[in-house]
Amino acid sequence: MTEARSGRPGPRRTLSEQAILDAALALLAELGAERVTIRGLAARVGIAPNAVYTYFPDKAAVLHGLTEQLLGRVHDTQSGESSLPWRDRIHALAHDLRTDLLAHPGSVHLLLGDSMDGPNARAIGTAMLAILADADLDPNAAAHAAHLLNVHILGSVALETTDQAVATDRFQWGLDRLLDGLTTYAATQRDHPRS
Amino acid sequence: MTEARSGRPGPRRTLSEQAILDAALALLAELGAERVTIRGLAARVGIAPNAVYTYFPDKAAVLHGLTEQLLGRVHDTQSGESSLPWRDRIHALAHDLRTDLLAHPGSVHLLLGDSMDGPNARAIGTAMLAILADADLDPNAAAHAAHLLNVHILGSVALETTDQAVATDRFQWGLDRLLDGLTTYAATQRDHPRS
DNA sequence: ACCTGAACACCGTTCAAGT
DNA sequence: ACCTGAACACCGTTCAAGT
Repeated sequence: MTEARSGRPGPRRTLSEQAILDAALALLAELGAERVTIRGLAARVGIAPNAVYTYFPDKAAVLHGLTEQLLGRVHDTQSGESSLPWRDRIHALAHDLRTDLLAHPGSVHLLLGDSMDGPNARAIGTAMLAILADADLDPNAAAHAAHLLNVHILGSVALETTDQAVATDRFQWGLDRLLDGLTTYAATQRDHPRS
Repeated sequence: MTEARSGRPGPRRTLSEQAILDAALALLAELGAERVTIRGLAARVGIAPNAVYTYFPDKAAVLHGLTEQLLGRVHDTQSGESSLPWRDRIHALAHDLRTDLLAHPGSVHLLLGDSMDGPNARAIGTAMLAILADADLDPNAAAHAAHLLNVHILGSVALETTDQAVATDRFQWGLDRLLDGLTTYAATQRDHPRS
């Protein structure tokens, strides 16, 4: 939305939107979500707080860009591996997403407070749909299933306690129940194609 | 934790913790979660902002009490109805919880930011476990299943968009896949009791 | 015990002004 | 276009003081 016009640079192009988002990601990783603030961001890149509004219309736009950064990392992590069965691929994708969210304290709440409609969010969504296409689900069910997986991943991380071991156990157990449910659905669809 | 000692009332017991929580709930229902603030609370009950700290140690404690209020409402809504099959009872409980959360804008994020270990939270948890006891799940699986349901309900509401119709559709579809997965698990447990 | 006024250390955001 | 200083309207929380 906020494109940097390079027709005339101004006094000196000291910064870019990307530089601010990099600072936001660093702030998030180092200090947690509640500390990524306009003023803290400005201080880190060396400008006055209100100068941030030259690059982004408001804080929500910055956070939207930040969640995109976050989701981009996940999408880079899991590229190929299309030879494995679909359940294993879902497991891998879910695990990657969860791990990345846990590495950035409070990032789940950032995602949950965001629209998550950026290009990287869509990329992950289509990656899920591509995997689910191998699960014998019709397009409508696949879309529902992709959303269901998002709910499980984000919801699990958001409800996570300090005990990492039992949290991981719960996450995997729930994911398997969920995938079992999808398998059951695919089977009934195969038997009764138009009910 | 913060008990009101009645050994000597002070100048005049003008307020109570409950009065503040009532104000918090009203503020939540009328203006949304981001507007339930210490200062707004104080203004509504007619005291100075810092006087709130006579009743609660900090804002987190107020929000904890508020989520308890919220969960108490749900628990009152669904009391009996133990004659129905367990799937229907889970459906009813999940529906009640979701409806109540949707009625209070932003309340999900309040719950997700809270420990949810108060008496009303536990009451809902044990209510879930009681229902799941009829689903042929061993105690460990039942505990996992209760958490899985919480993740689905809270996660679904947190990811909800403006389109109420498709949101409800997605919620119910996912819940059914999930319950199918639990049913499958119960069946395999019945066949292989100690694997 | 309960309440107040004043203050501290923060927020996001806007405005007028400079280059 | 990009940046600044100053200000506005907020926060949560603490402190000293009054009853």
